Amino acid sequence: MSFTSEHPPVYVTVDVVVLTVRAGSLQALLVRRGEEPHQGRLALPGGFVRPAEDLESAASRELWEETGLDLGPAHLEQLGSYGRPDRDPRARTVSVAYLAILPTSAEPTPGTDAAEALWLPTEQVTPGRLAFDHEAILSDGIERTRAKLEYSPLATAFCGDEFTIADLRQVYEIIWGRELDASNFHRKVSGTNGFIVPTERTRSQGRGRPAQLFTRGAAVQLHPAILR
Amino acid sequence: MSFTSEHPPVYVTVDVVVLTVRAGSLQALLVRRGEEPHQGRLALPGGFVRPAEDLESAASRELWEETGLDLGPAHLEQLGSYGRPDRDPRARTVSVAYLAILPTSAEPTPGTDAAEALWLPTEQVTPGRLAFDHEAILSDGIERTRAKLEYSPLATAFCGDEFTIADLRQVYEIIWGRELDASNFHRKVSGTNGFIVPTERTRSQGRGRPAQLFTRGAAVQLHPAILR
DNA sequence: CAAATAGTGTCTTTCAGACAATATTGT
DNA sequence: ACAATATTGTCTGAAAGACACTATTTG
Repeated sequence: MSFTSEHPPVYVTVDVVVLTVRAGSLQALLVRRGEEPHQGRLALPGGFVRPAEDLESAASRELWEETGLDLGPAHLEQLGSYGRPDRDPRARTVSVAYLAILPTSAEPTPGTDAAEALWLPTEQVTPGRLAFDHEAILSDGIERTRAKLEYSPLATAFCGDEFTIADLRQVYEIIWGRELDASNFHRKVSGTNGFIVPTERTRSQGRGRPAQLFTRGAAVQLHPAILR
Repeated sequence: MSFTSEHPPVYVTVDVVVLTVRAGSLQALLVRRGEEPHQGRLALPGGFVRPAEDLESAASRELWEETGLDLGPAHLEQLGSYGRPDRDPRARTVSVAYLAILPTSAEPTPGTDAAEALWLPTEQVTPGRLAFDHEAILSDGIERTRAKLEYSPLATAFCGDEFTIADLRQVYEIIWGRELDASNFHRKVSGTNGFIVPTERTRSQGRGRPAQLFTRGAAVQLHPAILR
């Protein structure tokens, strides 16, 4: 390959699908666009990759700049790249999309590049509501999340540092959109090596027996998996 | 986001990890580079994305131009993007990598951009033998393939249109690097709905009972999975 | 005590793995 | 007949799903 005028350069951006579980629904972090095209529409946080910057660093930086949210040790993985020639009317752009998971407590604050930053329940993302091809990117992020709950400990990334098995079950129920048997879920989760680590502490939900608190285990893959 | 000189453009390429099973090993399709940098080293087939071209089309086109292999209906999926700022000494490049699977019969012929095109057993890909970061990309492609054999019918993409259960088992054994019990494999594969479809025909391996021939089924996910 | 939530036990079915047994071919 | 490969059957253990039951708290 050669770098000649035969090969015009391309604008490369990163966009981040940030998901959390709150108020009983799966919610996505979105910003309101302050510029054309799609001014006033909602979009995924994201922006241009800088010359000497890694893709993952760019995703983390743009998220912080636009929403004030610091990923820190939170889950961040590459989702895929989106490069349909007509995806941006201004120029040829390729967007490298990332998927991030945050616990319920994270609160965005609008940044410099965006007029507004908010959590929106994913079921309220209707066709045409998001700018560019961000609806497809978000869908892919949600589908990836659904699949990874089965064989990875990703669900713990939606919880705080300490969580109950009921907290974890609610994450699965909301993301998979169906109820799970509490007793079978308890047995499976506590029997999967390295998934969760018991602490000495408990948490009371008001009435009812207090639940034991757990922290994330070291496992990267779940054996056996928590099948959908 | 805005298109100003603050956002220098980037060169976007596609690289393709093409895998096949032949001569008892998992082999990758590689081309010998005719130009600097890394002249004479082996590399993944790939090249620049054209202005009005989809990423997937670019992958398919570059593969054909450099190796003469036509993917046609063969398996092709996006693997991920690689954009470390120092991955190409000439300029900032981001490569969108694809994973393709071909049956044993495919034979490459060197194309215009490459001096040579060949199948190389993946165990012969030693550190430093490939150009750029292609070794990491290849590793990711192999790991993706290993994982997808479990829950998708990807293994059939390594076989011809008609194949025996022993053919399919050999694909699993070679890619996973361990032997599988032939009788249990037979029961699982033929019991997984939509994985393989029996034909009326059989094939004889010389001595021994002839094996029934099958074609690919319509399933996209395997239920139950063929666990590693 | 009643209600509510957490957690355990039991039973049935499905499936994986080990391995025996049968089927069908070439030599 | 014998060797080789394909295919089916049998047994055991792990794990899933349904659901009864026990445990521990608040009102």
